[in-house]
Amino acid sequence: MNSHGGLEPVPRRSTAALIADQLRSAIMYGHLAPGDQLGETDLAAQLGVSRGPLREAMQRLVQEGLLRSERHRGLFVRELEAEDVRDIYVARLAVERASCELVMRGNRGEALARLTASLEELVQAAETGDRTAMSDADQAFHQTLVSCSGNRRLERMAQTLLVETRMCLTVMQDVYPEAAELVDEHRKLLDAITEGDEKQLLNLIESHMLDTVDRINTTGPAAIRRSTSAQN
Amino acid sequence: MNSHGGLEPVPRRSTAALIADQLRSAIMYGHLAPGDQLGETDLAAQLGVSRGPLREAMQRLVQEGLLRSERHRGLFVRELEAEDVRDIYVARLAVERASCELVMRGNRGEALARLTASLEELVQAAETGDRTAMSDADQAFHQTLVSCSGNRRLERMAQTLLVETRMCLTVMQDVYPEAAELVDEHRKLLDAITEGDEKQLLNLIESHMLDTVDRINTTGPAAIRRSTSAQN
Amino acid sequence: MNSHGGLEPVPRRSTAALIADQLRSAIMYGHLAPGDQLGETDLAAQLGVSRGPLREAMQRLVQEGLLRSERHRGLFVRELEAEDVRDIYVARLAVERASCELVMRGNRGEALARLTASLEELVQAAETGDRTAMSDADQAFHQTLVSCSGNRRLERMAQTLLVETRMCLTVMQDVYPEAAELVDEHRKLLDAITEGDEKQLLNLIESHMLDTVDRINTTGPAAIRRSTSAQN
Amino acid sequence: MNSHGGLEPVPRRSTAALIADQLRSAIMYGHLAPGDQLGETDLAAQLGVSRGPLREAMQRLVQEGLLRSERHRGLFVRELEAEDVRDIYVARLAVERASCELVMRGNRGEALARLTASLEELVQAAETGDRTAMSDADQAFHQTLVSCSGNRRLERMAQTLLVETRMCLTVMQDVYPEAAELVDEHRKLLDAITEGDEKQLLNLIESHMLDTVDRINTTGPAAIRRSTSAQN
DNA sequence: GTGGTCTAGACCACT
DNA sequence: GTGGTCTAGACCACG
Repeated sequence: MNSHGGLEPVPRRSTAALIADQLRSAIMYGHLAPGDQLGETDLAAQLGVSRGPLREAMQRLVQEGLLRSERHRGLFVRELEAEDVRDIYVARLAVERASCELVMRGNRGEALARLTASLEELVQAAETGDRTAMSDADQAFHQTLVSCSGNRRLERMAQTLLVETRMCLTVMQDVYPEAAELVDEHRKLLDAITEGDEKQLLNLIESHMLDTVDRINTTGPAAIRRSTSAQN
Repeated sequence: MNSHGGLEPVPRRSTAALIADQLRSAIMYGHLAPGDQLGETDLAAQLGVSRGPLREAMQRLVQEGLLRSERHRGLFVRELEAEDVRDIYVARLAVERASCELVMRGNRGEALARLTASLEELVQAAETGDRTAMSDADQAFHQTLVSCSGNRRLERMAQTLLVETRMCLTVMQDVYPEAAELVDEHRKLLDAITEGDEKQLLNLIESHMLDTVDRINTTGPAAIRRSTSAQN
Repeated sequence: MNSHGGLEPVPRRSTAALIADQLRSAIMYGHLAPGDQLGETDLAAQLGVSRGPLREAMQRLVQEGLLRSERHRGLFVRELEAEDVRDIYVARLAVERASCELVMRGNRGEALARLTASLEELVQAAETGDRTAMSDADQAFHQTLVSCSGNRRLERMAQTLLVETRMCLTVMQDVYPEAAELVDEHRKLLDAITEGDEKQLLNLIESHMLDTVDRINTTGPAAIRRSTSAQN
Repeated sequence: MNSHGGLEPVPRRSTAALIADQLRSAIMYGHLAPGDQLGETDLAAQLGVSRGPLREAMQRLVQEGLLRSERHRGLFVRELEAEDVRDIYVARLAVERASCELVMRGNRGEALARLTASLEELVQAAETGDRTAMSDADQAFHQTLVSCSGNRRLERMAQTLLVETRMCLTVMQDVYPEAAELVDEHRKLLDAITEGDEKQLLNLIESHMLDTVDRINTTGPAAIRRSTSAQN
């Protein structure tokens, strides 16, 4: 915090980075829906920037895979097929599994502190019943988990994957688990970290990811689920 | 909030404004103490900016009166005399009294909502006993009050005055009221707004300001207190 | 006065402060009109200074609120909406009301002497019929009034507000009162101070401010006027 | 292949994407070395494009983390610390481990065919002793491995990580293994896939990654290695 | 292409 | 030596 710690460098991010954040946010919350075209004139006006930095920001999202570029047609929000949903969760599993391993062998204390706070947010969101707040807290929990790994590259990968996860959830809201279950699953993850039970933690994170895939698509992903579980 | 509201213009403040905020904060929390010289080379390095924008930011604070300029010597954090303390609170009284009047005749509903939230923060801070948090909440309450007036000029004046108030408090910590009393005084202010009792509100805000002056300096300010009270 | 030969310290104010004064003057007299962009290259050439100090001076005016900064676009003279006019006069009322109170309980003798001189200037200006001279004298009267309060912070606030007042007047010249009325209103203020009638003084200063608002905007502000008057 | 005469859609990728490829290549081969500044005027001239698309391409690489942006200074090739090297290999391990799992449970036949071809390239490069060719073949092998997973997101992550791996190797050439060892390690990976021994494959890929980290930094990472191995 | 913004480096004045 | 001042040059954004 700057509030009590004295003088810190002023945080100055480039305009393109700020715009990219705005766009990522808009995609995440479904304000820009899959398939939507991003008209640069309109967007530039809405964001209060000129087209140059806007185009640069959009290229960032193209690189991330959140936007799709059609030459001489424009840029569109990427549409997710069933196959993508599976890919996303499998990739998340890879990233978060590695993060879990690093957390268990790294600064577990810091992780516990930060994740306990994140869980608290999730509990509060669950109490209000606000689905968006719950999703926000869910996402924040996982972002914190990966952040605790201390591996910047895993963090960057997770950022994009979590936005894509939100895109899935926004479209198919019925697959989102009940509040109680959501809190419970995350609490179990935190418990495993507390107890230092790495094997248990890895099993839980795997279930956490693959159960969702199952919930969304009951054919095929089941196979993935079974075989992947077999590895332990 | 950007979180749920779709696309908003990206907030892009000038570097000088950001630096000014940092410096104001540092002065407010006493990290830059009254009388300290602001070496531009060091500061620029600490803040990660070059001397140009830093100098521009410092000129902003000179204009505000938080810094004092000595030609060819440098810039120093303004030192507050006893006289200044009285001036600050009298000026705050002028600003906040006007704000109170505007609030009572303006959108009282919005004011009630925002101030209730601010009071809640103050209560929580009081519970923890964290003096800095209490001061933060105290300051935020008054900033909100003036903000509810809808008068930008009063807001700008209040900003500087509140920073100066913090400088006073940082130096003379013993004059700060007990947690219970602090909460109580603010709750009374809120009550008066709730009940629409303007006369009562003005009396309270006046006591709130002048009591502090009395607490700091028991001679002279008493006279101010008495005569000013006589106006109603 | 310095002219009688006594050696006084050279008033070596910083270059930025001198430039800021020049700019403030130019804005006040409408030489730099609301909405005008301040091209730094041109201005630097005209003022015979380099861009560095000029930029520092301009940041002072940004802090005062006389200039508006658009990132990567430049600095512009602030444009005043009808809302701003009301805000300015309400803020002036807050500052001058507090000043009046301090004057009545402070060194009333000095105030009488200085304000009598100021009134004399106003009378002379009124006789010539020079509107600019009248505005200058009007402004000087109020600056003196606040200065007599002995409160530096009120003085600083008043300085900016008076410049903004001039901006209003420059734009809408037709609202400025007749010479006779102008002199009369100020004479009444002085009379109330002479007689030590604080209540009367406060009523007069309030009318003095709010009548102008009414004159500029006859719809809505009337309501403000009425309700505000009700406070006494 | 396209050479047999069938008409295929022209791969009309956007200009920004093509430029990004060029830049990525230049960074990978060390033509643009870590710490180098990318002057946009010069680069635009060298690449025969205008600054617009070039800037868009560079923003893609910023997003990937290959470039670092310093506001109002320019863009620089990211410099890799020892910490980064470890992060890169740990992240690669996460991605390639997941890919291995998917390959073993997916179309193993196609993987075998493609990886056998890749290994052959590596053998030939080893025979010539050309270090660049060896690195190219090494990289291609792993790219193929991840590609066989059929997970686009893992592929995208791997792309950046492999470029970063090359940056490491370009800087510290002495850590690169002997030709014979390099071929041997990859042949063992292929063997494990042929035999369908998933457990063995995962052990091998883990050693493949972490041995390199050990080779680069012999202190500390050893601990990482040991504990990570403990997971199986 | 123009102009705003920031950085870097040099010179001068004061302590 | 340090701060005050100015110039040169590059990046950044807008039209």
